[in-house]
Amino acid sequence: MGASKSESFSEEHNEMASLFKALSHPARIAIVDYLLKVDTCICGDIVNELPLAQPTISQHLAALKNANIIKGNIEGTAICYCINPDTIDKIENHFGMIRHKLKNKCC
Amino acid sequence: MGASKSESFSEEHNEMASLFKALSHPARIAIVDYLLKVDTCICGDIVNELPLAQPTISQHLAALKNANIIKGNIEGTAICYCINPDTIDKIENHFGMIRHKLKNKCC
DNA sequence: TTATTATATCGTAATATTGCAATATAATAA
DNA sequence: TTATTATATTGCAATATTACGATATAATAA
Repeated sequence: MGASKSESFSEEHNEMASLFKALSHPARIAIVDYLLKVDTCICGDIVNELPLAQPTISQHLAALKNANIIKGNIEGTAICYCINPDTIDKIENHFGMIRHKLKNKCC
Repeated sequence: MGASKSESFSEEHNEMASLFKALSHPARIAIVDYLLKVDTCICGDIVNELPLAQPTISQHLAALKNANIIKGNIEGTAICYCINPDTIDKIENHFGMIRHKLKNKCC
């Protein structure tokens, strides 16, 4: 054993878990934060911004892109990444649901 | 290598990443969902609800409790777990910040 | 064409997570 | 006291993640 028994859980639960997993590393939080800070969409400056090697940043970007948290647009030789607001919405809605269900409950 | 270089990132980034990591497994999402569904705080019924062994559930509960996403109250022999609304607030605020920074941006 | 630049992929080592059987602990019940 | 019940911990195997050097790919520039 050791593998996550994802088949045992609902698609919705797996999907939310995947989104959170994509955000479960400080480097990826920092990348999202950086993309929010810079006005224009940015590509490889992230490598200069964070203390990680280029292949490592590339991996983290792929994880974020795979989860649809960021989008990448090819611009000549470079690739400009930016936040995908639709996925932010999806996560916000999840917490909206939680907030709604939490109403009138305590323990 | 292989260990996450968490020392290289800000406390805030590490804290958010830890919260998301606690939510990055479908079983833990399912536990949160279940705690939201039942009216009263529940303890070991989660073991009957999910297709995982008792020690595994206990581990997942510990992960959620460690991240302050749930609280546990001792009631006799049992322990009643429930959602910690303060941590839900913290995560919601994070996305509120993202939403705010996303205003007037596109790529 | 041959650089150059930007990013992705491969291969691999270090570490972390997941899951469970077995066992321990802790509180009540008999 | 000795069960019983509920939960936690230990130990370990299987798998996943993280990080990076080396290398590959892809687009432009000279």
